Amino acid sequence: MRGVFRIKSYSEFFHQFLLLYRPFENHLNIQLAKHDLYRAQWSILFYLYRNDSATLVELSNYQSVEKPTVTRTITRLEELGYVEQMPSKDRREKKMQLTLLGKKVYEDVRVTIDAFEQSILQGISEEDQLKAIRMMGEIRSNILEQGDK
Amino acid sequence: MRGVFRIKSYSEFFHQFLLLYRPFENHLNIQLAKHDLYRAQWSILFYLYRNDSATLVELSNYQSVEKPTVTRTITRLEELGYVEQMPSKDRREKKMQLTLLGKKVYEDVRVTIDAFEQSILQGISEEDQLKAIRMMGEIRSNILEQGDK
DNA sequence: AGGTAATGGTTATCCTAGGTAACTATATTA
DNA sequence: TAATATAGTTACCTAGGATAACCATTACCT
Repeated sequence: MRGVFRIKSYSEFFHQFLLLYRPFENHLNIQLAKHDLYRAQWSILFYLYRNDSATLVELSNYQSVEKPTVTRTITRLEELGYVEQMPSKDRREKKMQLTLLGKKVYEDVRVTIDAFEQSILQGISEEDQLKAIRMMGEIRSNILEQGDK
Repeated sequence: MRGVFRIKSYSEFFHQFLLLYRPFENHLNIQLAKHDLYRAQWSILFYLYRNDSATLVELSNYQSVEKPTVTRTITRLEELGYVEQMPSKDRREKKMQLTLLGKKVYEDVRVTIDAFEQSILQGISEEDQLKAIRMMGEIRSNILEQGDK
């Protein structure tokens, strides 16, 4: 008897994961819409704010997204005046950084997003949050390793 | 000094969450492609296998997706012969269930997905998995409550 | 009971954000 | 120096979301 009717935790894990993703993305986009931004754009602002600069390939690898997708999002952010190209030795690559405006906007939006994220983490202890952060990082590594590329 | 340069755990939490989503979805779709399925279809098979039957509105609420999206996916699954309508008192609603073929396919795919999910959860204890499952459920509730609907 | 509300579903049309294939320009390497 | 690898772009396609407007049926309210 034992085990037969128990729901397997690994399958339940990803079930919950998918079930959380959509409402999270929906509500994140509602917050971002207040600043005329979308998730894909926000992710890049986030990365550039933290890392100061990045090439398109770097962004592509980091976000597990193909280069043309990055090109498009970066083009849009350039049009908005939030990012700009900086000089680089290697003339093939396009090294991007936030403009002053881009930094300002990021910090602005950050306030909105902080409030949102804090509110929906109500009732989850910081210890648990840190544990989950570590887990998600590990799983990501597992996936990236096994898929080779 | 303290706190000023520390990365806030709530913002890191969702950063990792987004960073995990894309590679997970990519690799999930690779597994599903072996059976000519997509994530959206798989999610519905999953729900119907577990709950025996569901109306389109039920699926729509459950997955936090609008009705037309569900209509489209269900139509495709009907064409594939994996789901069928069952009689219902309320003649407005379309109550769906898995066909025999649908059940068979689900169980087949389940084997593939089990292996995949287990492999990428390497190194995460079952206790931690259960903790994360609980957390994700809570966050989801928080989001759904605050957004009213 | 009859008129109005609400609910379940569909159709048409749009958009985000991803993908592939094929290409150019520049660097690297054999 | 020729061949190869890398960074990025362009053109085009797709999954899977969204909205708006609609029809059919049911529930509700005087």
